[in-house]
Amino acid sequence: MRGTVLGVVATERDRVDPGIVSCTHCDLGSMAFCAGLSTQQFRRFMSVLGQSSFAPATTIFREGDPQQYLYTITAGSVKLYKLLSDGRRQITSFLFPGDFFGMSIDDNYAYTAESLTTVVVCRFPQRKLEHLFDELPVLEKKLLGATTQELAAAQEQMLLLGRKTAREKLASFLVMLRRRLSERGDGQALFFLPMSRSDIADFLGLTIETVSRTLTGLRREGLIALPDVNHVAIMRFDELVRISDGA
Amino acid sequence: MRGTVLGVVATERDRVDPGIVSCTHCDLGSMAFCAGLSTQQFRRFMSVLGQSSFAPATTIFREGDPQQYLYTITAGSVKLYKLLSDGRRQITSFLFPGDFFGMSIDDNYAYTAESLTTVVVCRFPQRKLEHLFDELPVLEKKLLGATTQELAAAQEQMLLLGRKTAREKLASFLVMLRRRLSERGDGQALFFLPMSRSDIADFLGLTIETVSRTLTGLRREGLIALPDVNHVAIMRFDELVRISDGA
DNA sequence: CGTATTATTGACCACTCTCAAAAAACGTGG
DNA sequence: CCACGTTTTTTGAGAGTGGTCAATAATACG
Repeated sequence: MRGTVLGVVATERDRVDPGIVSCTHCDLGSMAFCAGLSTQQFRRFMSVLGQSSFAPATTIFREGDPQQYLYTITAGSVKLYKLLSDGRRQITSFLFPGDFFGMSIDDNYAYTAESLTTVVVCRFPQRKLEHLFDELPVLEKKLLGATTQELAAAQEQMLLLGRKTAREKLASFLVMLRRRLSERGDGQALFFLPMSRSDIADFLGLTIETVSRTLTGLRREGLIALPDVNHVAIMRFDELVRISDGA
Repeated sequence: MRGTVLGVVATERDRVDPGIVSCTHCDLGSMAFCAGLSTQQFRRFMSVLGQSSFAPATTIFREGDPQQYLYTITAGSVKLYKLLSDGRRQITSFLFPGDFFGMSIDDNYAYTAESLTTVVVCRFPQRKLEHLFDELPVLEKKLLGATTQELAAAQEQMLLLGRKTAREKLASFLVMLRRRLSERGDGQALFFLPMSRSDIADFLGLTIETVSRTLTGLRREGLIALPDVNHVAIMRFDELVRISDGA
């Protein structure tokens, strides 16, 4: 099971020649930042773009680092997190192909970005992006749309963190993941979990023990199956949705 | 004390003639959406803008309502919240003059907006705004900046909700309020709390009892003073900051 | 295969919640 | 302006969800 998954990741890595700009590997379609650009606009777009690839568990940038690039994911997944001084951690997002990260208001990143799997990104230097937006306002509109969507997801997550029980949090998490993967073309009941129990705990405001216990509970009730530690199958999706809404 | 505050609110209400476009009451300066526009651009700006005023505790729109307007506050404060089906509530933001609300990705608002005090807003019909952005791209940049800032605040709030203790939450809340009011020109140690204990609880993911007990604790330690239920004075700001960072 | 890391399970505990009552603040009408 | 009823806030006692500490099991990796 795990071999298959690693195989997919390895394939994605192999398809990319790091440092060489090539969009043939990118199957984002209408989700891509560059979608809908004319040939000439696309050429301009490519002139400011850099591509790079990161191995699993690589820190892409740290909270407080000077902001240099805006990133968009073409393959793999990423986590964003913030820390308290004593090491307590809150993961604010798990990101998938098509998602943006690296936006900043002042000149420093407000969170740390770390790869979960092998990740391929397109990278835009902040300064050049300003000019690009003036020439291609449609790109700025896309970024505004993506940021607005991220904000809506953040508000949903605040509701989860502030007001849901452990059981409701896990149900919401699985439903959310399922939906995000569906948007990206994976509609199977069984799916890959790129993050550890510790990551899930730090995303939901729980401990790993509570995550483990609660997943076991959902499995015992027949709502989900856990074929191995990095896969979940949702057996009763509607029931999970009902639980996640607090019903 | 309270008379003074109500006096201010009443004055603001009196300065505005609802339905009549008048910017003389708006002292937002560089914070205003329209700041930096030329006379001609400003005329165009005003042609799509509507103004309105809301009494305290008025629902401006509800979660799920069709999205019609983008709002920016010129006076007063607003809370945004989401509900679970059984009535549990999470307040996602308290908003002050200069803040935006009403953005949406699909065609419905993702949260409810309710006034805390008497509120005066500028209002932009979504359809007209699209055209306005094409003519005045600087406005779209401002909205993107404001949305990015809101997202950063939301991520900070996720850290609070998921990983901070009740004491750290209250300290963070007071520090955050203090800073936001300072940005808006109020630098006094003593300030007005426009929200109830219940609102604070639903913002911090606590119960009103815990909010009350924790505030009493901070008062007993001499970190804050509570002259009346709607005012706080921060006595030891640096110590509150230290607590809020989890130190 | 052996070691290190991660996940699960168990027993116990504490922070915050719930339920309840008292106190304070607010609003209204006389 | 005060008396009254209502709402909000504070304070107290007890309980529960999820956390802590610890041991075992499973998995990853050299």
